[in-house]
Amino acid sequence: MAATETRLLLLGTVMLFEPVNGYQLRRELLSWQVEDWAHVNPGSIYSGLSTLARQGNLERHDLVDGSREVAVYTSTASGRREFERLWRAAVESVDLLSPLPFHTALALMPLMARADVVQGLRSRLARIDVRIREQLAQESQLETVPPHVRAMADLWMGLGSTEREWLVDLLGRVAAGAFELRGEPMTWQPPAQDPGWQMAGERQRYAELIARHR
Amino acid sequence: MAATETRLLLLGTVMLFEPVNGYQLRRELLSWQVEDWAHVNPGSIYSGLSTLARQGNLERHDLVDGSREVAVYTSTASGRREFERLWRAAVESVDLLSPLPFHTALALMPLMARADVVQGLRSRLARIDVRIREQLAQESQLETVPPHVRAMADLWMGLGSTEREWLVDLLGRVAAGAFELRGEPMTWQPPAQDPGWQMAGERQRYAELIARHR
DNA sequence: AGCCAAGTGTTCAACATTGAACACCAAGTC
DNA sequence: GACTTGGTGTTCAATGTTGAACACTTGGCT
Repeated sequence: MAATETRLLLLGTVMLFEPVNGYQLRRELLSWQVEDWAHVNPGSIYSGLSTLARQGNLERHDLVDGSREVAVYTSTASGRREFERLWRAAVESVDLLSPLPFHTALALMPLMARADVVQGLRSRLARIDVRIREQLAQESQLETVPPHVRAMADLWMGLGSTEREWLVDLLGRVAAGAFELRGEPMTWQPPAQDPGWQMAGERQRYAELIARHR
Repeated sequence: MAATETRLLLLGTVMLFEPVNGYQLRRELLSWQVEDWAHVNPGSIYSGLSTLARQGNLERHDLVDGSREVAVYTSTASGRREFERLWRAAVESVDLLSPLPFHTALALMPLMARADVVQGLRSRLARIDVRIREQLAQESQLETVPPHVRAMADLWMGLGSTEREWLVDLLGRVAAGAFELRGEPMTWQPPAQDPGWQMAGERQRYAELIARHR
């Protein structure tokens, strides 16, 4: 959680599925194959959720569901503001060797409004251009560096340009209305075997228990 | 240190400069601009060094240099074996979203013999090809996934091909004898303002103190 | 000589991460 | 009805990370 990407991911995933418990989140994240890239193991989900709750970004409800106690989380108004802040920061973070925050933000793009996404991506593009220019400027003093470091710089340049090209295309499509973002009608539906789909019943029950408890 | 890249980096940097103290390492890593990519802050250098010493991969010498106590580290035989293991693992780790281990291994390439570097890079290439094939195979079932996730997959594909192309080139050059690797005559010299150069005197003194103490 | 600023070298308490292990339930199976 | 198997939901002690702060030295300035 030192890195903000776990905060962002948990906060966003709770917003997608709330009210939701830790195990449901874990199942959903596994099904996205997020375990592959973000490094979420059971422990960090639970400790991350409780940290976010302590900070007032999530609210924890200790419900009794049948004979069983469950810790169910919902987002708070300040948590949703925090999500926007984190999302913006992540989408603008240009670091070739830590691409996780950016990819996490991309995965959670549908939680942001179109104008914010366009603005965030534009800002990222500007930063990438700065990076590329800096890199080109340093090209001249490459004799001061061992040859294998120069090979690394070449790779960075290549990866940078690849991302830039892709980003220009994405930006164009988002600006032209592609994808379904926050506040827009949702037509895309997950396949039936998606656990996020299957847990709809439990989440409904949680919502009722929370409402009754107020 | 959960991630192995800090272990690899510290072990390798000690091998480059031993005998060396924590502050000298920090200075050197800063001058490489390693702070930018690996996330080494003062604390993790010292705790990493002491962990490596506890495990028998480094030896710690508490020297008295002038009026001052200094903790100076040297590598052990088992530490050098551990370095080779970690290096191989890092160079073969294909994970688009955690490229740090690979780039750390690249930076430390001169500590490995040419045959090992060639073998490691070949093995990486094979793994990248597997990844790319898997990705292409999943292309068919892309309707089961929200559209923005497909855009992410496109980026991954692009980054993967960019790295592959670069890797083929690098492999060719290493196989053809480019770069100066372990056990080969060193002709390249760091510029005079490099701290690694400047600390030569202190390291000489440390070496004598250690020798006397045996 | 006294004082400040910058450099050197390290520690440590607060905090986060890890993943194995726990406790429980439901649904078989013999 | 005892007994395993697999899923659900969570905790916790061990370990690692963080970066501010400490303690000391050196060199310059008045």
